[in-house]
Amino acid sequence: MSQHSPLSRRERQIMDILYRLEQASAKEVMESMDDAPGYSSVRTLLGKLVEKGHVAFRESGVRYIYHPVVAREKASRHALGNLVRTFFDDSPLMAVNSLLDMSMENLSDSELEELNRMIQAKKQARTEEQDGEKGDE
Amino acid sequence: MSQHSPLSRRERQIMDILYRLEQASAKEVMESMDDAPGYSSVRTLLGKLVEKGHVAFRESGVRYIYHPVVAREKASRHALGNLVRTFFDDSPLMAVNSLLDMSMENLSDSELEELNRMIQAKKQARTEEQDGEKGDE
DNA sequence: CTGGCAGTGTTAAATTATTAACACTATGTT
DNA sequence: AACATAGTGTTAATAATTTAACACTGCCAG
Repeated sequence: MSQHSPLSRRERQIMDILYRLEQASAKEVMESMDDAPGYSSVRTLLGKLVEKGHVAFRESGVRYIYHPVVAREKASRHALGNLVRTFFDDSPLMAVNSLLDMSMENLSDSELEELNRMIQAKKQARTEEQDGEKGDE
Repeated sequence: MSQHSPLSRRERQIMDILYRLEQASAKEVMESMDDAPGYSSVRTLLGKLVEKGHVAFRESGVRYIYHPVVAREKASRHALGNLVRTFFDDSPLMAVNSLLDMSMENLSDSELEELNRMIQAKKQARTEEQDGEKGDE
């Protein structure tokens, strides 16, 4: 019951927009597509996504605001996992490496240092966690 | 001339397999799909991908070995970029964070330390690079 | 109160994608 | 030589996607 059905191109495009914007009305979705079809078509797609359980909406006054059903973070992990599997031989570190390479220009020294601290913290947390367990492996 | 045409689901599936395996014969591609269609269909798809310029092949003796036209690394950067844009507000650091979180269990301390060293090295390299150039952006 | 916007549901037509059959070629093995 | 394997090209039927029209509802602003 995990994965409903494979998304078509348009459906995926709309899901991406919803993840990017977190939420959006049909009109906003349409405006976020550079090759948008008509309003009616966007609504049909949105309706299909709701039917399939990928998208939900809440009423905000008179209009409907759509949002993904699966939380952004969960979806992002899934997507990252796939990507690592496809392009990085299942090695997250290689992915991190690539990610850093492609964004070095936009990262400040202090951000990099913070990243180092982050890694230390994670290492620490992990060690403490294993402390309370058997040395399984 | 950058993007040819949007890939269909099957086409994307095959591209992913080719990136994962680096290269493969039609038969290997077929065997890598858990919901594979017939051999004939796989070849048709492969042919379409060749036509569209996404895939090329070389002859290895009697058989053809297919491989993606765009190098794995380049494609991976593209995919990472999209993912970061969609799920991490364009912040590579957030993506790195998530990547580390989801794989902490599988990373050894020494790997993490190596990552730290890697970051230092990158920082260093970046600094030196800017050193030798004019502030020409 | 009337027009327009934003929504609903249904339906249909056109386009793409998917699958695969058929006929044929070349090579390496038994 | 004959067969199996792996390729080629063409063609076609089916399935899915995509687009959008049509009819109708409710609300808000002018």
